Amino acid sequence: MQIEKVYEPQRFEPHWAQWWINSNIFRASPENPGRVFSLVIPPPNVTGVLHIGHMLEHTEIDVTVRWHRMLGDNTLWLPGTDHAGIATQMVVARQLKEEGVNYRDLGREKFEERVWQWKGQSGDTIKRQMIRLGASCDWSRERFTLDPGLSRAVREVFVGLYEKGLLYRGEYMVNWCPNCLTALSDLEVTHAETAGHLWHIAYPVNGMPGRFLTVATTRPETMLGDTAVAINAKDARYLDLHGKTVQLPLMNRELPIILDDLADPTFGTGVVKVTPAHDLNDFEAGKRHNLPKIQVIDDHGRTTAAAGVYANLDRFEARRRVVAALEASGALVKIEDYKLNVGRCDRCKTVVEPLISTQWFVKTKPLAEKAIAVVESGEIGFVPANWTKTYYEWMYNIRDWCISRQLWWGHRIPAWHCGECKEIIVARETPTTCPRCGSGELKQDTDVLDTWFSSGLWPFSTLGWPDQTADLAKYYPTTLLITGFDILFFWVARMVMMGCEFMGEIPFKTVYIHGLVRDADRQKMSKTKGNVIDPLVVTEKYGTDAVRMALLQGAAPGTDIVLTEERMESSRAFANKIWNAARFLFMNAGDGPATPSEPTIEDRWIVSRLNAAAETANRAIEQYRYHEVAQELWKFFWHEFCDWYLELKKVSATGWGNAVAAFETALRLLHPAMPFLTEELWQRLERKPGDPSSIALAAYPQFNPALADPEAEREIAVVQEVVTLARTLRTEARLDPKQQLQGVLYGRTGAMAIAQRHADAIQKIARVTLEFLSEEAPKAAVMRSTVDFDMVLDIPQVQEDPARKQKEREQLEKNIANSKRQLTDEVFLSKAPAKVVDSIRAKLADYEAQLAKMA
RNA sequence: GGGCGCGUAGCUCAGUUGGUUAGAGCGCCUGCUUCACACGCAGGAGGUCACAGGUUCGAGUCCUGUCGCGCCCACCA
Repeated sequence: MQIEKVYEPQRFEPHWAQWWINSNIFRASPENPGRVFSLVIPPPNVTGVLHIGHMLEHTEIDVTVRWHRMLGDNTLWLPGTDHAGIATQMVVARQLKEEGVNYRDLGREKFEERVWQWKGQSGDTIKRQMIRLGASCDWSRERFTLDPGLSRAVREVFVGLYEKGLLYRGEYMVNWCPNCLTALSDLEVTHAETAGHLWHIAYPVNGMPGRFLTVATTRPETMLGDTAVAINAKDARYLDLHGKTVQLPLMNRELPIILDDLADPTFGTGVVKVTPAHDLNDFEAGKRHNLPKIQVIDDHGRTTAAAGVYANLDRFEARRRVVAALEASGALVKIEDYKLNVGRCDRCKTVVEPLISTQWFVKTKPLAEKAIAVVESGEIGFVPANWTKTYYEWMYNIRDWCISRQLWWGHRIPAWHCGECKEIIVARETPTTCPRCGSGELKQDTDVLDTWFSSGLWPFSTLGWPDQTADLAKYYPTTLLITGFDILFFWVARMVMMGCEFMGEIPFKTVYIHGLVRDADRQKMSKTKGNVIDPLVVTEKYGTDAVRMALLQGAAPGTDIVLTEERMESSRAFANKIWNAARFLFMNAGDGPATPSEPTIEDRWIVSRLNAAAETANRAIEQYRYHEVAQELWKFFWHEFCDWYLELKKVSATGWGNAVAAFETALRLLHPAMPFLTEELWQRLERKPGDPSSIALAAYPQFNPALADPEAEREIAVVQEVVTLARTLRTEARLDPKQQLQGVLYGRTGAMAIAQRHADAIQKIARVTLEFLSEEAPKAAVMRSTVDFDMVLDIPQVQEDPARKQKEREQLEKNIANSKRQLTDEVFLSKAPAKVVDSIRAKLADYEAQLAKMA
């Protein structure tokens, strides 16, 4: 059979990618036999293309999924995408802006049309990319969070929560993005320590000339909306002022002095200005003391009419003016440098403004209780386990979830407002009349839901819920979730809460949390840094299998993945190695099915090694130890199959059918990690009748105790030592001809002992060495012949090197002394396991034998 | 303020319940191309496992502390 000399993945990867899809071999069916293995994809945002982090995630998923499929499990990997409300809306709004169109002018309907258009393209790109990267999903079950079916699930859950009293609408302080013009959940705000100031402002106490209360604030502009100042009831410094009032500088408003724990006597001046409309703590304090709320900053981040002469300014400009005015009036007592945490919008990085507004909230405590219980009971497990703690940490301190967004792209909130009686109707179906007053003047709430509300339902909404479908019955709960830690709270936690509440059952049994892909300098990849690795680019350059392998090698649980060009290059070399092993076999085996013959010792050995590799690979995949999978496959294929088995086969030059059979097994072992290459080569093999059409459906090699062959393992271990010795002899002899040869022969007494049991081999060593020393044989021939057992010569007599021999003897004596000391140590003997003691005994015997031989 | 993690060869990292001689890839040095593969073969150098204590017959692995680095959560103005 002909096979090209160079491995060119680009020539066959696209073909198999498409073939797998066309032949429907990843199509799942609830009717299929086998244990269930189901997994839903963390739906990528439709905002753009897949990055290398997705490829890592999809590679880990794909390895696991393909493995399960090959085990004969009823396997489903359900793909899909997320509408990603705010992110997508921003992308499309930006596009429109480039066209000179303000999206608000376009109107809601037109804008939505535009986003759907974008979604169509982007979603296709993502699907194409995934197919090209070999993801073995069932595309017939592809879902999108805004699909009609999923939207029905969203309504059902929204109404369900409402009916259970777990949903409420109200006027509260929320995080507001003045740029995105929407409320945000706590999770969508990122806090960062920022250099700022603490301004000390003196508020004169009314009726006590000369007496001031000095407040300290990081946001002086909010003073325009102050409605009180607070002191602590335990703070003796100011207690006499309780009941008095102060005069608010600049605004000339009289403010009460209240007693509240809001004021920490140890911080700043111990006096706090209270601005209930612009600070969460102050908002709470305002409720406790019934303070008026004066909004001085609007939803665009500009000062309102209530700010008096400071009205209609950007909030930061307002700050400058207020500070200047305070300074001019002498009210500004002190400015301290101060580090404070500033919250910014996750999406646009604008400083978030706490604002009072009417929003919808999910009451999370009752949901969290269940979500905690299922992890505590072990129904859901995290891998690595330490994420459990992070999960608890968040769940225990959970706060109500603001789910309404003032956006256009998303699930419209299923609530209607009656124009007559102001009744709010929450319903599954669009109502026609108000149930309270009978009016037909109903308008649907204009807000949409937080995108994570719908993705929280993903594990069951994608399977057909609220209908009781066969898929739902078969594949829920899903078996495994593989995702990143960055969405543990956003998504994983919400799925657990929603699944437990609406399915009455966990959404998945295991959550595997993978790391972050970093560049060669361990840096996070980001567009602004320009260090992103584009999966399509590197895939084209090195081959998909090679990139997958490179990712897997770094994917140790709990660690980040460093991906470098070097790693991908060496993985490509590995793929090429496999390719050429195939080429070698095909050249020798000829066409036709691999007919087995009486196994030689190396045949027995490789079967035994394959068996051991299968044991390790299966266990490693089962435990999500992807780096170990990669390492084992690498070690087995390169350093056992190629370096020893094929080399030995060259010597014996028979039984090629056995070699091809072993290779076929090796391909199956490699397939989950390197699907394209293995499919290509497997298809080129002449297979047994009855084999499936694709290697993806073939059986994954399993450990079989009957295949372990200790005798062959021992035998080949000896051969390996002997050959290694022969190689050493050649090398060292070259460096310093006769002397080195002596040194090696006497220095490696252990290897010599083994070699004596293989006289043929050692004689061959001698022959090769002598040939070299006499320079009778061509150099190349000497170097190339590694295990040429058919030549028999006498073992040469060589002279000893006294100095070296002495050194060796001393080392041996030291080793013997150490071993003896341990073996007479009663504590050691009583506590150390037998295998440790035995290995020391064996070693001692070996040392002593060597010493005796030297004498 | 709370939580999690990391510090092992020149570089990037493995090292699952403690077990005797700590590994891989890349890089480096030496030698080798008709005969599967230079995307290759063989050999080699290179580590007081951050530091200090402790537990143990035995510690890279467990405990305590120190130093350095990273990440997450948090309504101290």
